[in-house]
Amino acid sequence: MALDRKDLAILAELTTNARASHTELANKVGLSSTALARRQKALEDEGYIQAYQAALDLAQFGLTTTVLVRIALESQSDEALKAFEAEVVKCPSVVRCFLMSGNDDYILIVMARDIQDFERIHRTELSRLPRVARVQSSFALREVVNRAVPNVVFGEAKR
Amino acid sequence: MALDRKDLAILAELTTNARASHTELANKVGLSSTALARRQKALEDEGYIQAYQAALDLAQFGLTTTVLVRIALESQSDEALKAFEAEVVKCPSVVRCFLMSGNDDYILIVMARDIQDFERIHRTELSRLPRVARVQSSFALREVVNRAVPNVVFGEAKR
DNA sequence: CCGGGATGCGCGTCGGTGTGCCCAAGGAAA
DNA sequence: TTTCCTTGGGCACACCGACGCGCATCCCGG
Repeated sequence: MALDRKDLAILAELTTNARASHTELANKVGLSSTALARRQKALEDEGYIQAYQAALDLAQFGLTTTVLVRIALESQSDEALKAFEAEVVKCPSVVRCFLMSGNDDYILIVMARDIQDFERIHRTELSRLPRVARVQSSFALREVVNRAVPNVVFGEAKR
Repeated sequence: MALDRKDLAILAELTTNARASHTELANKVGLSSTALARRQKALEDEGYIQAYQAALDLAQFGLTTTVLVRIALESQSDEALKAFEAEVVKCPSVVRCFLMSGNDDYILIVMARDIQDFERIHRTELSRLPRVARVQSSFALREVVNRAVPNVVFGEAKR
């Protein structure tokens, strides 16, 4: 299935207002509500839209500090990777974890209240991860860009 | 304002089904629809809920490759930072950009179709950024964890 | 000329939403 | 202890709008 400009406009709008009604969306895209309903349903059925989710303001929960953690394991054996990953998914402060190429084996993104809180996280969550050889943390001073979807997806539609 | 367990349950549910109706949510949380409507509106008004947004499946758009890019500038002057940031926000393949402490000045997360596509992005987007001294790219082999909200937020509610 | 795909219009039904009101629980003051 | 007040919850209702259907139309490609 190929997406035309209107499909992309629908997706762009839904990434902002997931609760918009059919008529509301139809006006913005330039379709009738029924045509829009069909397209939206098709986008859902074919998996372009994974879910509709509320975006929480983490700052309201005191989570103002983002930390990037680079982790190297003692061994890259399949067993070591599995053991590490099984535990890292349980860490409640971890929001993302990538298995990486290059020197570092894993890169985590961790949310903390502040630096002191990260010390606690480091002690109670990160240091308990198995098979870890080295942990290196960098603090994010500021977030310059934060998009759920790269603009390249909407490329043609923005015009 | 303090959030009790039911507020957290509402947020946890909305993080999954942003389009759930009042009655639907009320049943899951254990409230009447009117009580739930009040709480949900309060959560919105006080900024706990920033927005309702559709989550797109980037793999459906061919964006299966995640790249972490570490960038050091020639200078850390305020002017250099501003110049760099003004351009990086325009890069359509960049989804996140942090100003970092430590050796690297910025860390970007870039979405690409594949490695060849990243070469193109490197050429047409990244290499055109101003004041850049060094660019170092690492490919994500796999995404182990990807949460919008750290589980620590819902801590007590999960019981 | 014709047929498939997509669009737009109109309509009826259904469900959500918001309001008003009453009730229960908890805390404070007398 | 009693009384008052506040806070939050539930119930009922009515309104409004969304949703999904059927059908006619249009555009394009064959």
